[in-house]
Amino acid sequence: MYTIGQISEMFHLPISTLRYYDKEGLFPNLKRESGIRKFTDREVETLRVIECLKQSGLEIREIKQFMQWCTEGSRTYPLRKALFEGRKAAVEAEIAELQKTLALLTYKCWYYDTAIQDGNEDGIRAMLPDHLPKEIQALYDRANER
Amino acid sequence: MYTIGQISEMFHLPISTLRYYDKEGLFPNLKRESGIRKFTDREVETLRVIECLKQSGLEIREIKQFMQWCTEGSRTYPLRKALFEGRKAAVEAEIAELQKTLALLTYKCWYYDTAIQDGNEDGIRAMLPDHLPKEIQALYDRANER
DNA sequence: GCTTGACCTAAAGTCAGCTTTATGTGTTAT
DNA sequence: ATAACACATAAAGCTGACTTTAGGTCAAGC
Repeated sequence: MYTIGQISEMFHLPISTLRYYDKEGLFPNLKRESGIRKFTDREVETLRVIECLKQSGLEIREIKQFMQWCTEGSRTYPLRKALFEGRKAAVEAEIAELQKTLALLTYKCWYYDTAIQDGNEDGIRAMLPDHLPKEIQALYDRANER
Repeated sequence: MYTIGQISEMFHLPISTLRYYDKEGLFPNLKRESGIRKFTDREVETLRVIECLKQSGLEIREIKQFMQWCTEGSRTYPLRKALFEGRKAAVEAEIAELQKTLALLTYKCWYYDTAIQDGNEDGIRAMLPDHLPKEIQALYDRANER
């Protein structure tokens, strides 16, 4: 069993955030002893899932909904599974987006590297939009894909 | 040359957002003809960079700062390069985080798949925390890494 | 016995990033 | 000429996710 302070350190989350999560109903099983929250390994696990779902782009009220389902037994298994499938697809899409972002960032790093060496952007501009060095061209095209 | 409406369609961004970006100084070269904004290919390119930097986690005011640097000639090349290097590192870190999130999501998909088949979570609980099927164990461990 | 520190609540405040509202201008179609 | 459109502004409003504030309880150490 853990106090809110211990959980705060464990997850590097402010105490106020944990209380806010509790207020929002994200810990449906959280018990108290004379008013004081008692976190168990179950809440530690819950918090891991909260962080995961948050990172996946889910809103607090949707996470609450999921936690609610978890208290409703086996008939909500399909709902819960569908939620995770959906989040999985969303995160895969997000990663794909970020790879494209990364291509443009990498291109821009080369761009300014070159500009610093040349003292200006003229040489690069002369190569745009499709006579860049092979590797760089690939990044540039990938970033401007749609 | 494009009107704000054309740019809005091109980027699937509301007109209000484009006006907001302009108000925030994100288009330092944007010209007007009798009050009406005239977007050129330069602004199209700027908008691509805005979207990229936004996806990388940069705030509007930092993007504005970057756009300011772009108007200040070659002496800001090093600043601009450092910005992109930093954003590149941030996006790489973000992708790594999302891969971990993805591992937990994939694990949870298996979890509910199994729970649906079994009609309960007992079988899975008996395997936790380190007697899961090999592939699944790898996902689980990866997700709970720190 | 009194201060310190960790816990508690309810309610108000903050912040970024838009979005909406209210109002107005200028060109094009009927 | 009048309605419909696409543009414009300034200012207020919205949303989600916290965070801060103001006030209180309770156990432990000096």
